[in-house]
Amino acid sequence: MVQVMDPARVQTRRMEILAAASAVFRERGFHAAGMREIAQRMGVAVGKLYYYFDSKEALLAFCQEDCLRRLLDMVAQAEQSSASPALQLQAIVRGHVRCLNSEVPGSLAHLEVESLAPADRARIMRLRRRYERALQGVLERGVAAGCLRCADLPLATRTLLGAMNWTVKWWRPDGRMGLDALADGVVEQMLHGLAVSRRKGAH
Amino acid sequence: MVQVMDPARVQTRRMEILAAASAVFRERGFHAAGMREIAQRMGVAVGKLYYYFDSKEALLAFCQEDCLRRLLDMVAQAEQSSASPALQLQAIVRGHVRCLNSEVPGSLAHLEVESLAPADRARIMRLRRRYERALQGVLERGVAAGCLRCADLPLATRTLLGAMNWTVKWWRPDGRMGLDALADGVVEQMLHGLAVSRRKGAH
DNA sequence: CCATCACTTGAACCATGGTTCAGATGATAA
DNA sequence: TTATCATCTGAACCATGGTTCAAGTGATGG
Repeated sequence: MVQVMDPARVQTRRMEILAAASAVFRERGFHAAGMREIAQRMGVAVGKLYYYFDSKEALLAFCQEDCLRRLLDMVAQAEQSSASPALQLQAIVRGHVRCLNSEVPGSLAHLEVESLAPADRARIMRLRRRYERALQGVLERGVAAGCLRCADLPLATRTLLGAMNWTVKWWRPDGRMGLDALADGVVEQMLHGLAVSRRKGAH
Repeated sequence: MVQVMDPARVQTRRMEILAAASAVFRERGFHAAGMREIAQRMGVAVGKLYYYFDSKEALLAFCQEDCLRRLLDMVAQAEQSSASPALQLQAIVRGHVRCLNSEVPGSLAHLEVESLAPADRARIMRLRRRYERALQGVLERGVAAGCLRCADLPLATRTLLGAMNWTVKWWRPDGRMGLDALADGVVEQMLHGLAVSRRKGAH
């Protein structure tokens, strides 16, 4: 062994590739993105990508996994804070839209699950469910604490997820509002709703 | 002219193709869907698809356009009813999730805009914006009428759109809830929110 | 009948783009 | 200096799948 197979160095290379891939995936969409284009963006040859990843699908899987772990870390951190559930929710929504929309590697990960190889899909879906459950747990504790209410917890979770995930389809960095303002607006709407009248069955 | 080029017949054929294409697009996603598979689903040859459509992209464009026109009709109908804005909103959400999730042709249209040919994209985007504006108009009139409130109209519209569009990612016909129940749940949450406490700046 | 033409067929064509691999590079230990 | 091995290169390979088109079918008007 003349040269070390430094795992840290490998990890670094993988993250660099991830960053470029993530950017191209975001701009072109997964299918339209080409391996050549990702390589070109980094100023390297295509072969390098295949030295660190088995396939394009593996690259996508790594991309999604990284993002989901980031999200899970974020929600865990929010959970263990002493803030009220409503404030925890705000922190989570901020973290979520930032994670999906910022330039950092791993964004856009949620979408495009269909394109994953079956082998990876199971693992990703498990992480995804874990994140959704965590999110639902925050709502649930809010209800238990008496400061939130909702008739259908899973539905509420998915509605929230939809609102957050959809932002990647329209939000642009050069738009009129920043990510935090966006997140705060979503939270405000989600918490207090659009109706002026008192809610009907407020038992 | 020995045989008539019956426009109605042509339209029928196009709609039949649309139905099959829409189904396959939904199951596999646009890129993974193959023209051969669409043809096979109908029990015809691939060539037939190209007799009625210029390309796969044109097929997608037709698919999206059909769905958007359906949505626009639906929202127009809701608008000219004498129901309260809140009830109009309910009707629209019901119509929207039904349109996106039911088996009828044209569903799943909103997503995959990236895959459109530039020529079609402009037309589709125009329809899309028109629909979003119509939706926003309903909210706006609700605010004007004093039964709705919202700090950021465009943001509210997009949040709602996100919640509705996201349903195609998780709702399944064999699940526990029907489409109308789903829609009603979304409306309830959107109108009255998740918070128990009085809203803060309720001027 | 026959000619015409809308409509349909499906095998063949071909561009795209993911993937491979034989060879170059260069750092390190001996 | 030299051998070795991780790392990287990029041209070539090849499967996939959108697209074409020459030929078939059958209804219709003459």
